[in-house]
Amino acid sequence: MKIGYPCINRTLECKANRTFRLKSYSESKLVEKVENNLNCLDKILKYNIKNNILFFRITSDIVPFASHPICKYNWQKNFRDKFEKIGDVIKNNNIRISMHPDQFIVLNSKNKDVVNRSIDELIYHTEILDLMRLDATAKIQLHVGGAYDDKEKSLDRFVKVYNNLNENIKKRLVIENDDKIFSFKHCIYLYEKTKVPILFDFLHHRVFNNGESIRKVLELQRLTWKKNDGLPMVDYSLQKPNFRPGSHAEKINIKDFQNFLKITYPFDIDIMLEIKDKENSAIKAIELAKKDNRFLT
DNA sequence: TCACGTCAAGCAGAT
DNA sequence: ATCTGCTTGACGTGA
Repeated sequence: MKIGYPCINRTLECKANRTFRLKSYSESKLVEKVENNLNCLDKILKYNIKNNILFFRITSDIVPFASHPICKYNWQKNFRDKFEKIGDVIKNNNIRISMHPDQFIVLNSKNKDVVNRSIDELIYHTEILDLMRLDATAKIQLHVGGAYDDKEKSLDRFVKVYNNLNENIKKRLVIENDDKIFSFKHCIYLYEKTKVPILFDFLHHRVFNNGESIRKVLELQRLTWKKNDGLPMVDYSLQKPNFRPGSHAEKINIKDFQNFLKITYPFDIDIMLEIKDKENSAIKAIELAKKDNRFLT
């Protein structure tokens, strides 16, 4: 079991998601931002290692506009060494990595351009992880997409597009249940058609489910991850009181997390804490897991 | 230095 | 029709 947090560290001064406006695009600006982002990613990883945080989601903003036609710069070649060095830090310290392309990536869109641009984004995410020379345990997590008032057709479109993706993408892509359109059950349907592993989002499931117990979900989920995929990943969050269902809490709630550890026992999973105060909650969660005698490696 | 309008991209649901 | 949220607020112009 590993426990981690996504994208941003609130203790360190630097940010690995610096970007800029398309209007002010220039190659020098791109280079400046990528340099900043990679240096900061390196600092965050070292902070995490010091604090025994061995799971981290890398922001999609590492290389701004990477999949946009405006970008002609060969960042893959020119930053290869830096990517490799960061990859070495990750591998030498046995860190688990994920990425989460944002909401604009819709593989089952009815619009062919959207699908093509989405695939370009997946290629970009894949390139980042490949440049770091990470194995297939480094995952790219994606929601299934839009429903367009006909979920069955949407799911079938997803299957068709997925089957035509190249193996480099497929070996990293996992799908996640969302909080209003495609539940865990829909993900199982897609797994049966495509063998795509399922990343289980605990809060989304609380908001939108088909009555399955957590134990049942974890049993099913485990079957969707092959040995090469590493431990199943689970996103954990907590409802922010008095906000719309699914909104993320500001900080960890000890009782709720202890309960989560209890109901997920004895499944060995890697837990991504989607909580606003990031590394602070991760550090607390790791302490709680240790107290609970969970095996943290 | 700071306020604040705006930012590459899709979709659903609320207002 | 327009706004908001989503994994995450930050950019950058103008005063």
